[in-house]
Amino acid sequence: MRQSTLFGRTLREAPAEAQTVSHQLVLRAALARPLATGLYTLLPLGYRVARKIEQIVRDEIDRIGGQEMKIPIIIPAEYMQETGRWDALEPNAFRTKDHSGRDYMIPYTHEELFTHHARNEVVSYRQLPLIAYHFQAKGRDEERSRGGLLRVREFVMKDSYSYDLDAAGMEKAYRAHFEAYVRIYRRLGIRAHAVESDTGAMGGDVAHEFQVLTDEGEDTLVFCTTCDYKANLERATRRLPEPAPAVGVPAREQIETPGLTTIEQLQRSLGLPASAFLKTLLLRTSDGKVIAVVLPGDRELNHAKLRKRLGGRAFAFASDADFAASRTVPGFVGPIVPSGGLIVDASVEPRGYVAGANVKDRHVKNLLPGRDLPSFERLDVHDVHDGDACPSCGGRLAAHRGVEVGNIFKFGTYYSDKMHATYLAEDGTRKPMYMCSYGIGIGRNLQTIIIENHDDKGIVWPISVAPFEVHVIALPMNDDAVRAAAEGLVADLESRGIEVLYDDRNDSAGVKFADADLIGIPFRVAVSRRSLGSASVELKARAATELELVPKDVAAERIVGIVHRAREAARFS
RNA sequence: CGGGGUGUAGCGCAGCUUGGUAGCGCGCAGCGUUCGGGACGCUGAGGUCCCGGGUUCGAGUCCCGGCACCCCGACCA
Repeated sequence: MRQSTLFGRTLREAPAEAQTVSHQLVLRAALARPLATGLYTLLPLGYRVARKIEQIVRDEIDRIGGQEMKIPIIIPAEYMQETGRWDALEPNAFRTKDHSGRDYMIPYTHEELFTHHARNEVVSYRQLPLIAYHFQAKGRDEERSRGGLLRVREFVMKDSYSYDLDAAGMEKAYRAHFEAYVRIYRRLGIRAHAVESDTGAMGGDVAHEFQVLTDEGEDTLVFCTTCDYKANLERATRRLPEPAPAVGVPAREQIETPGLTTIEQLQRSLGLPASAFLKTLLLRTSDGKVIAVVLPGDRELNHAKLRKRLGGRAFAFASDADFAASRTVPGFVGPIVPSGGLIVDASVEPRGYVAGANVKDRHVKNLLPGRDLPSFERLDVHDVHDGDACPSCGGRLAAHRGVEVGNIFKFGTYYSDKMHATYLAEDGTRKPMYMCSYGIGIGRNLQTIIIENHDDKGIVWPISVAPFEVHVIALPMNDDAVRAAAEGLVADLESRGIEVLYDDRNDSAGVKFADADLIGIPFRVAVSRRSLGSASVELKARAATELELVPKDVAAERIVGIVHRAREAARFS
């Protein structure tokens, strides 16, 4: 490929919209261009990388028996209606109608569609197990896309789906995918950690996310510093300290707290730590109930956990009318039992607390949960903090930021039941298929590879996904001998199956070297007047600092050998 | 959807306070000189100053209303 004809220009300066390094590099290296919020066009360089990522994913999913197919990018509503996800609010979906008014969606995931085909094609136990997958665009009308390709509204995902006879078969398929993902990330050159995750809008119960640790990430994760416990904050729990037995807590009594509506104000005024207080949140659920949630003053409500405990119902803060109906006052809410019930977080201890009195400018002290609280449900709905105790071993938990580069969900018969995906078993009975689904976002992985593989000059692509393998630079282009030598080398390398980007532009050495560093092709070969003076070319690995002079006559041979070794190392690393 | 910020040439920005011929750097085109780490000279092209309305003799600048984008919070590959 001649660089002079490459579609897409590198940028000296990053557009102001790009705030993170990886986003800036995606734009500066001419990998992608924004088309609208959360919509990106992949330029030829970026598309070459995306195809290589896809090929690695394909290779590994095929290896565990996956069969690639393709479901349309736009689907009729009826399949999503079968599971109720047509009406689900999260995530926001792109919807449209056809000429006759029929509803369609650009689906945000394809469980229903694969399951539909599975129930039609699979009639007998003899046809299971099955793994099918495709690479297809997903539509998610995110309210806020950000970070370049990390979070967009339309993206290609490899999503695979396994269908099995029973739970044991499903476990096997899940484990096979887990191991395939480990191999995929290793080949992509990123360090992904499998963490326990919440299943969110996907349904089902067990799930893992593959997370790459980086400050550019938007997920919060907690890892145990002692054992291998790793979990998304949305799911993470902690070992609660042994509560001290409550003895001699005096009877509760009201205290005057004029204008003190926040824990912070109360702390300052009463000189007590945040943990000495209880805070009560009044929430309205999507089915119209009002619930109260009691947490220690030093803990935050974990929305994902609460939502799961509520059976997936959404919730929002209560309205003024809800406060009035529940006979309490904003800022002075204490434990009460509204229409939807009272939930007390598991970390609330059996000791005396200060809590709201449900009366303006009043709190109560010496409120002892077991003694003074009305009937309640005790659930774990609080956020875990950095430094908390590991639920598994009691060690210290540490918080990290991460990018989710893939996930795997174990659904069991969740979708099969709703969609009547059954098979005829050996004993003549009809049984539901056991299902899992597994996703990897291609664009997000592309940018995450950059996060993990760059320096202050640009990208340092792993050879497994690099847009080209060798970057040949002619210096200067107007020297006939240089040009002839460079073009001879390029032709030689290409004829031996090496992917070469040839910088034939009539630019200065500085421009060419800077662009080579920016684009980050693994091996750079400079053919110059100077190098030809010693009948050689200069070879430099992007990741290395040292140069090597290679005799011109054996250059192609040597470079082919080096590239082949690098390819092999990347495949089996 | 809440809070903050920004919209001026392909990119980065100044000009707006105090209304009066739209600027700078990079990039781009032509010619010449250069040629190993973002070269130099000369010449040149390129703008509905986000959109709409208002005030004014006159609006990039002031006022009102939209829209878009970015960042921070609630949701997910």
